[in-house]
Amino acid sequence: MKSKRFDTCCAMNLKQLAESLGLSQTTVSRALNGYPEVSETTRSRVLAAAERVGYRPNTRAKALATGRSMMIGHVIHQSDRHEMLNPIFADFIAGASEEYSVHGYDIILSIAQDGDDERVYRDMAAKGSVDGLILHSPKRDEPRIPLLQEIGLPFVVHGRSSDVTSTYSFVDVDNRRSFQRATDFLSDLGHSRIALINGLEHMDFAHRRRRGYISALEGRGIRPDPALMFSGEMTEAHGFEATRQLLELVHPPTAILSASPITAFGVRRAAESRGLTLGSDISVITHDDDLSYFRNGGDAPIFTALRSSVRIAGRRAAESLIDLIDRPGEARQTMLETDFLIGASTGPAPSAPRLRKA
Amino acid sequence: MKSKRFDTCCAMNLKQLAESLGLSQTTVSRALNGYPEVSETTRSRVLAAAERVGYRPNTRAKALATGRSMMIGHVIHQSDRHEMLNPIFADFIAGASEEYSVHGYDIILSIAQDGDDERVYRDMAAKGSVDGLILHSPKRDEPRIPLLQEIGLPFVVHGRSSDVTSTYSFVDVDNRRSFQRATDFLSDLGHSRIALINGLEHMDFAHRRRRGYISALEGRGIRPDPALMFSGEMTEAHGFEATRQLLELVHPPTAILSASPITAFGVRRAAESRGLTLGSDISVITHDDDLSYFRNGGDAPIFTALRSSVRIAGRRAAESLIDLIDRPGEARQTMLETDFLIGASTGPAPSAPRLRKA
DNA sequence: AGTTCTTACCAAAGCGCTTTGAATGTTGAG
DNA sequence: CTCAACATTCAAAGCGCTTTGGTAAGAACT
Repeated sequence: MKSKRFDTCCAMNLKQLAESLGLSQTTVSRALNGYPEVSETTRSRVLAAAERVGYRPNTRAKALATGRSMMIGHVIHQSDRHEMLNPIFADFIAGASEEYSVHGYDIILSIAQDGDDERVYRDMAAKGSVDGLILHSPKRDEPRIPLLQEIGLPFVVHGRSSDVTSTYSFVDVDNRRSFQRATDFLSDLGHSRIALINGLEHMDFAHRRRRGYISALEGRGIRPDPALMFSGEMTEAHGFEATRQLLELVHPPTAILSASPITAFGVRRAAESRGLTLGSDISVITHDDDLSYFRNGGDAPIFTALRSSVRIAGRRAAESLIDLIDRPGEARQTMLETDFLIGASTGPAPSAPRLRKA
Repeated sequence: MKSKRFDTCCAMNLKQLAESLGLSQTTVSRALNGYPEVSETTRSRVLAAAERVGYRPNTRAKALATGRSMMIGHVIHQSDRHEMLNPIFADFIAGASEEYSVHGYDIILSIAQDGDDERVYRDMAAKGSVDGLILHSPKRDEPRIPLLQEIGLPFVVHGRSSDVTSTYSFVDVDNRRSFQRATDFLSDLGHSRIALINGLEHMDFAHRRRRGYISALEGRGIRPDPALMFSGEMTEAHGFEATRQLLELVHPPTAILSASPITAFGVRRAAESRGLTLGSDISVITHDDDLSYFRNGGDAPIFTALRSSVRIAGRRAAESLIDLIDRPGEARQTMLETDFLIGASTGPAPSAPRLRKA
């Protein structure tokens, strides 16, 4: 079997291109890659010919020769097929990809099943399939961080990991401050019973949000009430169910902090099904990752929201990673600001909470 | 610069492994790849040693030598940064990935900007970076299909393209029949003014759904009313706005068909803000891709829905593609069934539509 | 005893590229 | 006119793997 399964020669290769020009491979390669030791006349001849025949160097060969794969790995974890697949991911990738493409990188996507984690990362390193990677959805104590440091592959974390003490590169939003601010805002409006419908709190971002919420309450001398704190997957159903339970309390909250716009839709549904109006009977603030397919209204936001674009986070993470690959060294750490958008879903605390109207 | 930017030798390579065993590269390679011309004793020695040192063949080298990259390309298109990034994608990929990993394939993800399409595909082919690819979100007349056929790269379409006459591989849901069935179901319940809040109709799936809707109406002798047909991005806001307009009609619909659960949430919000109850005052059926992060209720679905798991579609597409790469030949075409789940959002047409209650 | 088959291994070529080190022709200084 | 310096170009080695086309040793058959 002299010719491989496929004739690999469908597209012209360097050797053929060189022959067709009566030049050596060396010269053609140098001309294409912008090395100085090529005369300008030859270079333009080469470039023209390459353009004409649509020559693209074979990535695998190039990667093998240079030792760089020009690939970035994105590993997304999936505990089991019933747990939600992070919807954040699509937007993050879109942002990162803009940056990658400028620098000639491509994305390798890998879905790790539970327990598979370590193997996936070690394999990527050993097989040399990526030059660096992005670590998504860090937990409070994220074992993948020391793992990657040991392996020695450049990486940037989207988020942080509170219980990891070593220094690493990350791009994160100041979730703590953001939720503290939102809680303060509600307090200033006279709310004192403020509920939190959080994401899963083993995730670092959710843990930080809760800390922000609690420290704001404590700053006002309010004792956090466990009955007002929920934690779960950020689904519409979870927002609905938590709110339903909250509204059945003897002392229901007058304000709710929601971790995601999807959850917030559930909150609204529960509130409205009780005949409550958002912004007057009950106030709602949500975190909003500014997902492209789930916009919080148009120009006038439906929800008062802490907005931080995941897409921009993706781009910044990509920048840091590429920089880290090119110039290894100290960690690149980026904190992103959240915008605080005042929408129609918040207002002063009602003097006499109007509940169980229905 | 004799040693490349990075010492590539962090992980052991075949040569070193062979030396350490006192064997030739050939034998070790054969032992690892399960060729018969190796004695069982040697093979087990080799496997043990490989396991011990954590040997993983370098993908790039292997790809170069075999002519197969063991990569599948997923190109997702993005017209501009304001258009929504397909949320379907995450689930589809999760399904496909399960199949890929069994066969040793990895995913290369590429986001094509507008106008960039052709270049992205041609580049992938010329650079030899993938063995095949999945075509997402086909339009009614999808130019990428003839393009890929011309390029000669194996591909499977997720969906179909009505205006393309050539034969190609695909995995699709019978959208037409599905929406026809839903419309018939509503008719049987006595509804005659049935609205459609569809996706963007240059997308093939949306176009097919509309055809199903229309042919059901015509089968009942009902003339389709343009005032009852909406088309747009499948956002919550679109569902809300369309429903708001529908409910202001002189002859408002008594039932609504929605293209996505996200849209359906908007429909519900608009209906409920008018004081209408789903299932009694107005019926709603939605298509549901069974996205993991957006479940339609738990055991008892909120919406009556046409459910078809995108994740399963992903897996089937992956199967077809791998099969197509291994044994090129006639097209692999798969039609998936939708489940029709009866939820609480549908009921008999109200005899005297109860509208403008508020 | 010689011949053929098998079995178990190996050296070397090749995948398409980059990069080293050397060779050629051209120019300028001595 | 010679020699060094420079500008261009090239042949060949090497990246880590697979695969071809062997060889050597023993078993099996004449």
